[in-house]
Amino acid sequence: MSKHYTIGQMANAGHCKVQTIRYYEQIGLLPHPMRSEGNQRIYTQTHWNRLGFIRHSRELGFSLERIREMLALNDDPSHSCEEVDLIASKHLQQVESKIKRLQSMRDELTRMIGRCQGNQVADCRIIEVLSNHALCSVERHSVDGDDD
Amino acid sequence: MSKHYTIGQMANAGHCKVQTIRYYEQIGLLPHPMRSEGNQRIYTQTHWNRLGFIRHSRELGFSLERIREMLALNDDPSHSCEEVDLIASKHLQQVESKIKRLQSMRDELTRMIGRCQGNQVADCRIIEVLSNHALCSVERHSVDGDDD
DNA sequence: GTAATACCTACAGCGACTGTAGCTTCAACT
DNA sequence: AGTTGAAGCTACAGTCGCTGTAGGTATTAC
Repeated sequence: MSKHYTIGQMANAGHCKVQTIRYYEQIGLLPHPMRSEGNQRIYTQTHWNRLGFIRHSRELGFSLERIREMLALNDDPSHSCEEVDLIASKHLQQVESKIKRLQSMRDELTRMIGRCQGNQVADCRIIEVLSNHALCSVERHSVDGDDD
Repeated sequence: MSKHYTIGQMANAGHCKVQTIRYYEQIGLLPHPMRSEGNQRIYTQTHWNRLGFIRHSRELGFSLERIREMLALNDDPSHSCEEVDLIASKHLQQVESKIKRLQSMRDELTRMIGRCQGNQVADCRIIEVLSNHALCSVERHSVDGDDD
C-alpha cells in the first residue's frame, strides 16, 4: 500500500544530490532505510517527510545540529513548543545580524566603487580603501563563516 | 630605521589569530618574512600593509582568491583600475543577492514564529511549516555556503 | 543482448580558518 | 644567574555541509 522511493527520487524531491542524502544517513539525520535485493536503498513516506523537513530547514538557514534538535523535539509530539520556538528565535536573530553585516559591507562597497574613476591602480580608490581601514566606514566585526 | 613586528603584533593589528597569519604565509598570500636568530618571524612595514589589505578585504567579504587577484593588480601600479573595479562590482552583486536571500529567510522565520502559540509540538506552527514547504512563502534557492 | 543510466562503497577535497600536542625562545623578575 | 610564564615554533587533525572521484554492481529501456 505505502509508497516506496529510490534515492534518486528523494534527491529530486529534496532538491539536493544523491550524495547529500547518503551523507544525512551517515551522520544519523535520516534513519537507515531498507535495502532491495540488489542492495539499493528503499525509502518510505516517513523518510520522504523527514527529508522534506531537513531540506526546508536548510533553506531557512538552520544548521544540521539545530535541525537534529528540532527533529528530536518533533519526534515527541506531546512536547511543549517552547524549545522549538527558542531555536527558531535564536536563528532569526542570527539571520538578522547577518543581514546587518552584509548591508554595511554593501554600503561600503558601493561607496568604494562609486568613487573609482577607472584610472591606474596607483590612484584607485578601491585599492586605497582596501589598503587603509581608516578610510572605511564599516565597523570592524569578526570574520567568520556563516551558512547560506 | 624601518620598523619590525612580531607575529603577535601583526595578529593584534589585523584582528586575527597568529595561526591565521601563518596560514596566509603558507598559501602564499603573505610573503615569507625574515627570521630572527631564534627562528622567529620578523615582519616589515610591507608585510604590515599587506596584512591590512587582506584583513580589510576579508571584512568586506572578499574571498582569499579575489584578494590574491587584487593584490597582484595592486603590485602593478601602472595597471588599469578596471579589473579591480570588476572584481569589486561582482562581489557587490553577490553581497546583494545574499542580502535578499537572508531577507526572505528572515520574513519566513518571522511569520512562522509569530504564528506559534506555544502549545504542544503536535500543533506547532513552526514544525508544521518546516514539515511542509507548501506552507512557506520562501522561494526555493540553492543551499550553499557563503562567506561572512 | 547491449547500452545507458542509476545505484553502491570508500575516501579525498573545498574554504578559511581553528585547535592541539609537543617543543623552543624570549622577556621580566628575583 | 635562575626561574617562570608568555609567546613563538612545526606539523597535523578537525570544523561544516556538502561535493567529487574512482571503481565497481544493478536496473531499465530498447
